[in-house]
Amino acid sequence: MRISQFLISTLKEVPADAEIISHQLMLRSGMIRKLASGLYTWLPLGLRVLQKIENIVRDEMNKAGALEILMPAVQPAELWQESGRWEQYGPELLRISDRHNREFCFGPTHEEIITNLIRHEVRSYKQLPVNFYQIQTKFRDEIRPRFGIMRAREFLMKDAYSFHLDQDSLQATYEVMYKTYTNIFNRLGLKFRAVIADSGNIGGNNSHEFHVLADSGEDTIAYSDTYAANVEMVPVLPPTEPRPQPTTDMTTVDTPNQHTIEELSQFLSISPSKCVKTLIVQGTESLVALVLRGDHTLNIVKAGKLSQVCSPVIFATTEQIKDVIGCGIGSLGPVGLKISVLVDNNVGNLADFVCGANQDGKHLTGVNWGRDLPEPQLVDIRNVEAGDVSPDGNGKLEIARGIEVGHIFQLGTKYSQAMQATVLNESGKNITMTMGCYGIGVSRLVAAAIEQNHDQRGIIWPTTIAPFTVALLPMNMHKSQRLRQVAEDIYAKLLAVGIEVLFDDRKERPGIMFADCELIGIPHRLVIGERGLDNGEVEYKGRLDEKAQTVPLENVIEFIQKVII
RNA sequence: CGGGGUGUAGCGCAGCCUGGUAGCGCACCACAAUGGGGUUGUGGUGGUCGGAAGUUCAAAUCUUCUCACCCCGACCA
Repeated sequence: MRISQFLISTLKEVPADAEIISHQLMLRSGMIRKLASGLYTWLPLGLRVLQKIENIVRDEMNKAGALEILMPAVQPAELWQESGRWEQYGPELLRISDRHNREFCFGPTHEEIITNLIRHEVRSYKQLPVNFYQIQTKFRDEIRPRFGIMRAREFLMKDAYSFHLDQDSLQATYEVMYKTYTNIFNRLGLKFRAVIADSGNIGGNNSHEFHVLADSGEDTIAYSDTYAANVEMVPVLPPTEPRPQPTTDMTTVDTPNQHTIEELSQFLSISPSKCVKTLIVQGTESLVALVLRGDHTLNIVKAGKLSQVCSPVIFATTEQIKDVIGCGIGSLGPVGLKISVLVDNNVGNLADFVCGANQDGKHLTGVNWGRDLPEPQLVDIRNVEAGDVSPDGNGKLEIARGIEVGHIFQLGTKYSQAMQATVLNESGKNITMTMGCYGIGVSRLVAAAIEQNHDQRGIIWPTTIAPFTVALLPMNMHKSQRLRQVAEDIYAKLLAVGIEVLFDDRKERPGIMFADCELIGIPHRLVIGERGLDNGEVEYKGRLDEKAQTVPLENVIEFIQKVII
């Protein structure tokens, strides 16, 4: 491609609303432009990357025996009503009506549509198992789209759905998909990790997420040598050591204006781990108090799974707390509470701890279970932390940030049952099909790849998804007929051997060419200059190389062919 | 949804408090010099100052309403 016939619109300055590096670089390199909140246009450069990723995904899915289809983005409400999700899904589902006032939605996912298709198309167990996928635009009306393409409202997703006679067959396909995803992310050149995951509102049981590792990731994952899971899923093993004996009496102390654990622990000169915090949430009947150690944090997903607690977790308002308990937030504690109190395992073995007195400006010290308040009802509601024992009992956990780019689920019969998707088995009996589903955030992968591969100068594309493989930069071509001829010759030869070249035939100064080339992140760079030509040489530099090297003019094509592998 | 903030040229911003001909840098166009790391000079193109209503002789500036976008949002108990 000649730049003169392409669109390279790079920016020197960072647009003010871009926070994370991938968003900044995608705007600066001219890959995307924003249309409205969470809606982006892909410019030619960005689209090339997106399509490369798409093609790798497609290739691996095909290899795994999945069949590509394409379903409508707009879906009739009836199918969602049939599965029950028209009510459940909430405001993230973009609902629209047509001219006859028939209700539709713009699909955030396609379980209903595929299940409807398969229940009509597949009648016999002999046709199973099947696995269909599509690469298609989804819309989810996020509360707060951010980070550019990373969390957009409209995005490109690969979604696959498999249908089976039984769980064993599903398990087999699930494992094939796990392996396929591993192959895909390896081919994309990304550092990633598969983790045990919560299945959220898609439904089903067994589930893994695939995370690209990056500090800017919105998810936290915990892992050891033999275990990896999304933090929201990780159980904390109960403490093994027994609770110490009380050594002091319970005392009420004045703690004016001490609201946070940090303030309180400094004010009383004690460790936050000796303080206890009490969070009030909506319960299924009345309010419920959740009690955690001061240095621990609440795991909302685990808390939401407790039978006494509303799911998803809703925190009580300041007014509710005032009404029911009679004090402001910042002075709450489990002693003498009239509502249900659920206590994290790690608080259960504290002695002589500090907590709010349920009176403004007062806290209690020297509090002990079984003496000052009843023995606690113990639950597991805190987030794991680095250094905690792995749930499989094998070593200690480490914590990392990740960007969720893939998610595989075993759905079971959630949709097939609701929508009566059955086949006849060998003995002529109707069997509800068992389903799996498998998603990859194709557009998100573009941003994730940049988060993991960039430097001060710009993007560093993994070779397999780079928009171009080689940049050809002639220095001051307009001034030298000889140089022009050599450049045109190399360009034609590289094209002839099937290499994607970006030929900078603009009348720009070298500095601009170098800067653009590095910002755009093209992995290999050839520079042609008068000086080199005098010696029959051109210059090569890989995007990650410290220094350039010279290559004899006659060997350039062979050299590039070797180096790009 | 709640809180905070921002809307002035494609991008980054100043001007607003104290009303009086709409500015700067980058980008873009032309010419010239320069020519291996975002060069320099000269001259240009481009804006209903987010929108509406109001106050005023006069509104980017003051008032009210409205829209869009950005950030934060319950571990503070």
